[in-house]
Amino acid sequence: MKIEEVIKAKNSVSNEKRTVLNILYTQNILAEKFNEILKPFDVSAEQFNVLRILRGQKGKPAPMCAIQERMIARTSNTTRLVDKLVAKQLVTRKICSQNRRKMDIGITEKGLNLLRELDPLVDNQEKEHARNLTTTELEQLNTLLEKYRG
Amino acid sequence: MKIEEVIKAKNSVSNEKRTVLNILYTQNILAEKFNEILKPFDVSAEQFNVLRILRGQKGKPAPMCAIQERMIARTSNTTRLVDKLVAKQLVTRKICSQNRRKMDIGITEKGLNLLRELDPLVDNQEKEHARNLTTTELEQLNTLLEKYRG
DNA sequence: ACCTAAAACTTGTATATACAACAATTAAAT
DNA sequence: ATTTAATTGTTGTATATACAAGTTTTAGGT
Repeated sequence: MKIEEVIKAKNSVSNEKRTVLNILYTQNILAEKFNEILKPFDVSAEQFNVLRILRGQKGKPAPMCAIQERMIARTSNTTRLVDKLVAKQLVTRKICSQNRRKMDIGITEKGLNLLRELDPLVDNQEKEHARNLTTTELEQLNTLLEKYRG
Repeated sequence: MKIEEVIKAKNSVSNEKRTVLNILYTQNILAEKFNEILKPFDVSAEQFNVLRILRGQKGKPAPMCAIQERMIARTSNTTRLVDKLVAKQLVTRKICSQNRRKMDIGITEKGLNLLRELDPLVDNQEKEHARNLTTTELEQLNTLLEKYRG
C-alpha cells in the first residue's frame, strides 16, 4: 500500500516528504505488531529492549548510563523503566562498588527465561516482514536507511 | 553510522533484525528533529499532523473519525488531541448538522497561518535528510519500505 | 587539603497516551 | 413502530513520558 493511500492524500506528495511519511508509518506498523506480541507477557517494547541489552552484557551488570546509550529510543527516564523491571524481578539493581554513583543492573534468571520465550515470537515477526523482500533488497533497505540518516 | 554501532552490539545481528532496528532508529531520529522544530511553536508532532490533515480538507470540515483514519500514527485519543488545538484556537469544533453523532472540525485562519510558518522549516528538515540520497535512491527507499510493509 | 565542577542517578510535576467503559445518535431488522 | 445493533465521540483511570530541579559521589584544579 502506497503511503498516499494510507494518508488518503488528494494532492501529490514530494519524494522527500513521502520518505519521511514512509519511515514514520512503517515504524508505527512495526511498533504495533511488537506491542501486540509483548502485551500478553506484560512487558513494554522499551522494557524488552532493556532486557535484551542486559542479556548482551553476558552476566556483567551495566550501569544506567550504558543502558541508555544502547537504547534505540533514548528515553529521559531509564530509572523508572528499570524500576518496573525490578518490580517484576526481571532485573536486579545494586549500587556499584567501584563507583557509588553508578548502579549495577543485571538481568535475572527469570528475565533470561522471559527473553528465551519471547525470542522466537519476535524473530518470527521480524522474518514475516523481511519475507516481503529478497535478501538483496533487505540489504539495500538497510544501506539506504543508514545513508539517509547521514 | 551502522545500526550495530548505534546499539553498540558485540555479536552480529541478522539482516532481518537490522532492518527492524534501522527503521525504528531512523524514525526516532526524525521524530526528535521534528519535535525540536515544533517545540518553539508549542505544538506536538501529532497536533501538527492533524492541522495538516484539516488543511487538506480545503475548507470542508472533517469529523473525528476521518482525522483518525488519515493519521500516520493512529492514536486512541483524537478527542483530547483536538481539545488542545481548540484551546489554542487553531481549529474549531461543532456538532455536524447532518449527523449529530459527528463533529465538524475545521482549521482556523490562525491554524493556517501557523502551518504557513512551519511549512518551510519542516520541508527544509525533510530535504536535509533526503540530500543524503540521490533521487533514484530516494525512490528506491520508498518502494522498499512500501514493499516491506506488505 | 579544599573548593568547584562534572557525572550518574533520582524525583516532582505536568503532560500525553492507552484502554475500556460509557453516552448519544443513527441505521437496520422484524 | 419498536427494538436491536452499529457508529461516533467522550471520559475515567491507570500508566508512561518529558523536562527540569535535586542529590550524591567522584574528578580536577589550585
